[in-house]
Amino acid sequence: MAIDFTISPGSAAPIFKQIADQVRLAVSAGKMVEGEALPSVRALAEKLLVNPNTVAKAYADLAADSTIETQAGRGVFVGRRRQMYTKAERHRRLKPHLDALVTEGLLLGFTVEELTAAIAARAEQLLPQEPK
Amino acid sequence: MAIDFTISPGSAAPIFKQIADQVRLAVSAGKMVEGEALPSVRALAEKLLVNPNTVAKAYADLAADSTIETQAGRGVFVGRRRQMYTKAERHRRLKPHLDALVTEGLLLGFTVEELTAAIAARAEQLLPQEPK
Amino acid sequence: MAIDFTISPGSAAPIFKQIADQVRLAVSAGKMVEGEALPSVRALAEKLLVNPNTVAKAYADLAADSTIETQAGRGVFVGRRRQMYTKAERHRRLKPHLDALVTEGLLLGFTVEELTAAIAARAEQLLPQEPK
Amino acid sequence: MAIDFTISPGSAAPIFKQIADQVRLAVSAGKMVEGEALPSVRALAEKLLVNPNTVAKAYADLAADSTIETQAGRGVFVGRRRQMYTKAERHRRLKPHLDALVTEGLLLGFTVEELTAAIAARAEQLLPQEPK
DNA sequence: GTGGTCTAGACCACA
DNA sequence: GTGGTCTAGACCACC
Repeated sequence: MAIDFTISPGSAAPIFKQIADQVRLAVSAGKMVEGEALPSVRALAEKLLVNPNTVAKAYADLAADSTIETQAGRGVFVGRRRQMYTKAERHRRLKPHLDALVTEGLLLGFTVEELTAAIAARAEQLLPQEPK
Repeated sequence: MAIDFTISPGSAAPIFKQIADQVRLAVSAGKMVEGEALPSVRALAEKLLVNPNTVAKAYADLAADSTIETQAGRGVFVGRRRQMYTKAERHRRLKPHLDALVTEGLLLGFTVEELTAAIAARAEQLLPQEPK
Repeated sequence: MAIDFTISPGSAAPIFKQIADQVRLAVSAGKMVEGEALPSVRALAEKLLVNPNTVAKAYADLAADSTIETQAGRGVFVGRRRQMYTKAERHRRLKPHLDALVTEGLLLGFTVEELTAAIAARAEQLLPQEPK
Repeated sequence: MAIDFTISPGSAAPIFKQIADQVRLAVSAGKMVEGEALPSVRALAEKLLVNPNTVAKAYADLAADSTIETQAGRGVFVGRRRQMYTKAERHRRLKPHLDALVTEGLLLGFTVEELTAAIAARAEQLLPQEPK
């Protein structure tokens, strides 16, 4: 299934990260599977009305953590999902997001229980079919 | 009660935001009350070994949402007004962090249970004494 | 110890990779240690007579695998060396270099013994003081 | 003896080079001898499921260093000349791959013994019967 | 057609 | 001052 890419130019997140995160979301949710093709750099740039370099940067970001694989002259494809990091590294990579959610959540007045419930709810929403 | 400010220069969050959020959290947790004085810009800058401009920016950020009030020549004090967000607004502000944590966590191979446990553990660190 | 950066514009390897690999070589050999500062993007670009974006790309490449850590507004520093990849992933990352060396080596007429000897010799040269 | 060509589209090496190197290795290993015929461009392209232009480029690459000779209208044959490099030249060409493997290997945490063992194992795969 | 590299130059956030 | 982002446009290798 193809992604319906959208960007919000006024957002705090940079455009290339918005694009990359939409791909990560789709892969994480199982909407895109291994080997599936992504739109070409130029095609996506044209659709989103951004510079091709910006899309290329998003794809480079995704290739850096093996979410996708680029084959020069052929295109861009979803990579194989694999456990590539050690346990310590996985926690280290999760921590910034954990910190951001907890500090923002507490500042907004959410309780710990509300936050954990929100996590569980969002995860259920993303993984209704429990992909392996 | 004064805040025991700490910053981590290697963190993803900019230093001025780390400072500002510690004040916001202390105020919303009741550790600091209306009218209480905060350290002066240069005193805090000296303690944290950061540029005074950075502390000034943190205070400006806090003054912008009325968490503190700067009284020229007298100092900086905790303000009266507490911003209240609607339920929808609170969730809208939380969502990007929620999505980032869940998608990144699932891609890293964490289970939903591990994520919720991590949230609870991190929140305990920030709110050790379960304030009301 | 600072690196004496040099680039060869006519080389097959792209400029940003030449820069990044010199840093990797220096870190791998223990010539640069954790926390040590690298030249600023602009300074290095001026020295090498290349576009600052090219140096920035080299630094982004190094930051992607945690060889360095960039702190916006402060500079670029050598990161902590750590075992971040699983055993399978480490082999997967080594394989392209392994394949390139073996195929090129055999095509050039080297024997397997000569290749292994060359590896051992080069490693000795890089690690005379056996850093931990 | 004909070559059993295989390509891996996901590899770092471009496809045309994978094809050319298999021919070079077969010739230098004595599996193919002077005057022996190679498959036609379109036959090989069909077998490997690649674009005929890609095979043509591989053959052009091989013809450029006289590994093969294309006789218009008759076909493609293993050439007479063998390029000989001086000792210095052979080492000069090997060095970049040697450096890449050693620095990357050491950064990934491999020992020198592991690297030499990996070299030997990989070479065995490419040269199973230890040709003279 | 595809992606990859590089330059030039602008603007922004952070310290 | 620092690094980060984005645009515009060029050139190249590969398929």
